[in-house]
Amino acid sequence: MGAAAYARLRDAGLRPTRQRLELASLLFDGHPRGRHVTAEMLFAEARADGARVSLATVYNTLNQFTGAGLLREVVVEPGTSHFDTNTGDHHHLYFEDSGELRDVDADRIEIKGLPPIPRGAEVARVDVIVRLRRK
Amino acid sequence: MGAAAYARLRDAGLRPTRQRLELASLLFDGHPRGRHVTAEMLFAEARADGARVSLATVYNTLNQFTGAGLLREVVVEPGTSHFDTNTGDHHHLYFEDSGELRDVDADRIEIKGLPPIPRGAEVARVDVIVRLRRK
DNA sequence: CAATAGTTTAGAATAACTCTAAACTGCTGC
DNA sequence: GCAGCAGTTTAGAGTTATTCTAAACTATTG
Ligand SMILES: [Mn+2]
Ligand SMILES: [Mn+2]
Ligand SMILES: [Zn+2]
Ligand SMILES: [Zn+2]
Repeated sequence: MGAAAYARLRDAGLRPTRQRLELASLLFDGHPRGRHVTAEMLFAEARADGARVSLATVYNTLNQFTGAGLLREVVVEPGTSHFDTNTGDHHHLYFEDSGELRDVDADRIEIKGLPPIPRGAEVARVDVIVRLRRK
Repeated sequence: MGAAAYARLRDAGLRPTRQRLELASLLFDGHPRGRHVTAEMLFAEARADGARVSLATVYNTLNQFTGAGLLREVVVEPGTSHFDTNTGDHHHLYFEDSGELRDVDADRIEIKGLPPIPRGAEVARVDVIVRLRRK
């Protein structure tokens, strides 16, 4: 069950501890389409799953995974970070009412007319967020 | 000096108090190109200007101005909201190192390939954020 | 299996706000 | 002009998301 998680941590150079394995498993196993979670969401899920993990470790782990390129952080609202298991180039639909994030593949999208990048700077990433509300 | 600020508050249906006039003045007067401020930034600026305002009022005022359409809120990093005096349709360049936000006019930009809007939802706004780092 | 570097964790600390309730002030009407 | 009141301000307490601390634990290596 945790074989994929184990390999993932190894490849990322992260020591495969019980907590990291559990969290990686929850995040990645059986979720081919990618997930978007907050620290609290993942913490609740881990607890519900019977895992013994602290909230501090969930935060630490999410940040470490992000640093290692296993996750990416998406900021759509003040006050809470969302972590995204889809690290490929993509954008988001954000449902303001429910807080749901849905992926939009980047190569279906074309952005024209972006200004020239200032000298000495480079593009780290381009985020497109389509904010939706109930009609 | 505060005539423009006075009219602006009046038109927005906000009672022109000393604090609101001062903050509106700092935000809008002599800044035709628009500004991006955090609550702490505006608070410091007001204090430096000799204004007697509390931080709570700065927050209240920024939220009220936003509600009234005089400002808009931009979220680029977890933990802090930026308020934007440019309420027109536009996007942003975000310098990750310095935290600076720079406007990108929306009608210079064209976004193609956005997915269909789900039934029952409507687009509240589309945010494009080009994140830049030092090369 | 010992040694140790890396990890986890409870609880304290911080940062960015928001709330409360009391004091104050911009309008309105007289 | 001023009373009266709704709307506003504010100090300080409270909240929430997140990070820090430093002590206890564990994966890895020899
Ligand atoms: Mn972070
Ligand atoms: Mn707000
Ligand atoms: Zn995503
Ligand atoms: Zn702007």
